Amino acid sequence: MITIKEVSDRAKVSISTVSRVINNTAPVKESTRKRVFKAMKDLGYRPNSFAQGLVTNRSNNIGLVVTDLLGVFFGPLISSLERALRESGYNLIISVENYSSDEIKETIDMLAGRRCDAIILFPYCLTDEELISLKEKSPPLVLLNRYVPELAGECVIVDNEQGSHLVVEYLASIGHRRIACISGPLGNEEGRARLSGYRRSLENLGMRYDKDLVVEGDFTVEGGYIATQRLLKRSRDFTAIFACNDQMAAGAMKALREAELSVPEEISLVGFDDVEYASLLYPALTTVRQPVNAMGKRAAALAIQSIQGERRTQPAPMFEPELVLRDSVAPPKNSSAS
Amino acid sequence: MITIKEVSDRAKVSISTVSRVINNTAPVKESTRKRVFKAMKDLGYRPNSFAQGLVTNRSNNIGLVVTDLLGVFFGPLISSLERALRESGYNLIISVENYSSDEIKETIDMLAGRRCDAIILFPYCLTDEELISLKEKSPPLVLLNRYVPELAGECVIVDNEQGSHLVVEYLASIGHRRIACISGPLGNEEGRARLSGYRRSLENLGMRYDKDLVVEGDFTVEGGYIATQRLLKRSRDFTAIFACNDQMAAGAMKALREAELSVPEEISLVGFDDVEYASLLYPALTTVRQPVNAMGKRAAALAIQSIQGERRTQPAPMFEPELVLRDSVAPPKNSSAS
DNA sequence: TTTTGAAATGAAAGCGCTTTCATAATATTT
DNA sequence: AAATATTATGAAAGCGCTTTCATTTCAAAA
Repeated sequence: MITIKEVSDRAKVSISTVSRVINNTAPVKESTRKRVFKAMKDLGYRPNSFAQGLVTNRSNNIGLVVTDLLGVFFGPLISSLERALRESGYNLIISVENYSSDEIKETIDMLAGRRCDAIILFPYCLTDEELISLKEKSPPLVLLNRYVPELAGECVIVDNEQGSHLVVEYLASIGHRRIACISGPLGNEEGRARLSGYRRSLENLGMRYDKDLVVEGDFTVEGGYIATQRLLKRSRDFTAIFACNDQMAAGAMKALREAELSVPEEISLVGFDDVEYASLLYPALTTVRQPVNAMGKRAAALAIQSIQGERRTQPAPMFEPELVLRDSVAPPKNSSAS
Repeated sequence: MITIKEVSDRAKVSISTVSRVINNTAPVKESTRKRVFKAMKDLGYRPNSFAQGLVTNRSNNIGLVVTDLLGVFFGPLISSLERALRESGYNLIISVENYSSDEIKETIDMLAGRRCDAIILFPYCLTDEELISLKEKSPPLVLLNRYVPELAGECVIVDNEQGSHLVVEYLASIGHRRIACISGPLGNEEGRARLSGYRRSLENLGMRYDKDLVVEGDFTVEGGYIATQRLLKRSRDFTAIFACNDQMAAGAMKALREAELSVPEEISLVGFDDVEYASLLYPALTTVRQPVNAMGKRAAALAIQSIQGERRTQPAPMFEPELVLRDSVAPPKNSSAS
């Protein structure tokens, strides 16, 4: 391995000077700078990041802790996150399959031991308190898809309530009055927000919130399937189902098909997330899209900012979701748009 | 940050001894070992990985270089890979969006600079020669989904030809005689292997290989859609389509629907990969499943082996794919099983 | 020309660890 | 009990870099 010493020898300067041209940390005469660059190139020199880290105490690594990679939503997010980080000279260390709060803590501890400069976290199953206390002993933390008031400046979230508004208002606008909802798990912030958006939107529009039309799901395909069956058993007087994520919508689609209810003619169906395959379902799923790219970039930016010690004064605004119209929604039968 | 010195002070031993108990690298009296452990725990000590790396020249990081995360196939693979690595004390540094061979090389160079102990690569667009020459100057390399004879010991692949055999034999067994194929890009090893499996299998069964029944696709949904339209324009006397991955199968499904050809009644359709949403398509897609978990584990094992300097004497066997029967295949009309 | 200050460079310390090498403590053999 | 082998420990070097501090070089001012 080529060391700075060999470069300095070849360029006939001291290692200090080489270091200075690498880091651009003090003025160096143009002619020597060139000699040094040439020597580095000739030798194929790469600074030893261990040595650098040892003295600077910075690794240029950022950790990412997620539950799983299966929710297809993660793929694009991680892509844009990693790209943004790389452009700023950071690397992404990823840890998957952190299902319990203990696992998450252990992983964070390990990443901290590896001297990650910051950690980006999908805090699926940690309480607010745990997160706040975590912040003490961990590198700077960025939270994805989770809002904690005390950590507002470090949260990257989409306006889930607003997403539900979009759905309900759209359905109402084309005449739906009885809109069922398969919510996410209510132990989960995202699940709660989407449900409460549904509820408030309904009330805004002067429609009654009927808890017989709501079933708690678990964000899985299977969960959506079962929830739909339960819904159908209870009553059939709804004309649309709002599933709080696309996976559950896919499950709902299957259940509806088995019940021989056609989508969208008899029942309209809307999802949430705009997962990769939303457009491949049949009928193609109308859903709510999150600005995943922008969110990845923001997460990267927040992480880098906090590494540089910038305290955020005000929380960043939430991202706005967007309704994507496809083929799974139609006006209800026996009704005209209002 | 707690250093080894503070631990050694608290435990009343030298730093050498602390180092020895950390790394278990020489016998230490049981009583002192306990004292040291206690001191470490009391202080919440974490060895500084920079310092360790500086002297051992090992980072315990393994790099992963992929093209994109969109092909849903990657999610589960990365999950199992990361888990296996973590269990052995390694971390995964991931780099996405390496579309060109230059980007890949640059990324590998960077990971090497970061002193990754090994690199796992989906070498989408590198030639065999490039890969071989890469091997010289890079950390140990493991190739995923790519077979290079000279690097046979470091390749983790599924038997793509065999996957195609499975498909063709199954279709033939229920009576199909005219089986169209939407191949992957032929510039790509995977694409070629799957096509050649199709061809050889046809010939084995005494069925003619008809190039009018073959269209080159590009592994995308859109590509599958277009390919199917071309196929339909050419002739309609085939009774089944074998799409060489699930994304193209999804595109084919759409094109068939638009052409008002029902799947599987009029045309049977088979994919390849068993992507997360294969079962969510309508009809649920019959496809070939790769043992993704096992492949992730093997990649991890190979990487670790090569870090430890074990030269593999014989190439690991290919993984066997498996046919997953769902609803997109039926016997052809006007024909009975042979 | 001499003086002065800024710019350019080098010497050396130190980051926190592992690892020889030397020494001290203990166990085993004679 | 003395001699020897074995085990347990410590001192110190060194990994490759950044960074302070001191020194040299050079250009501008006197």
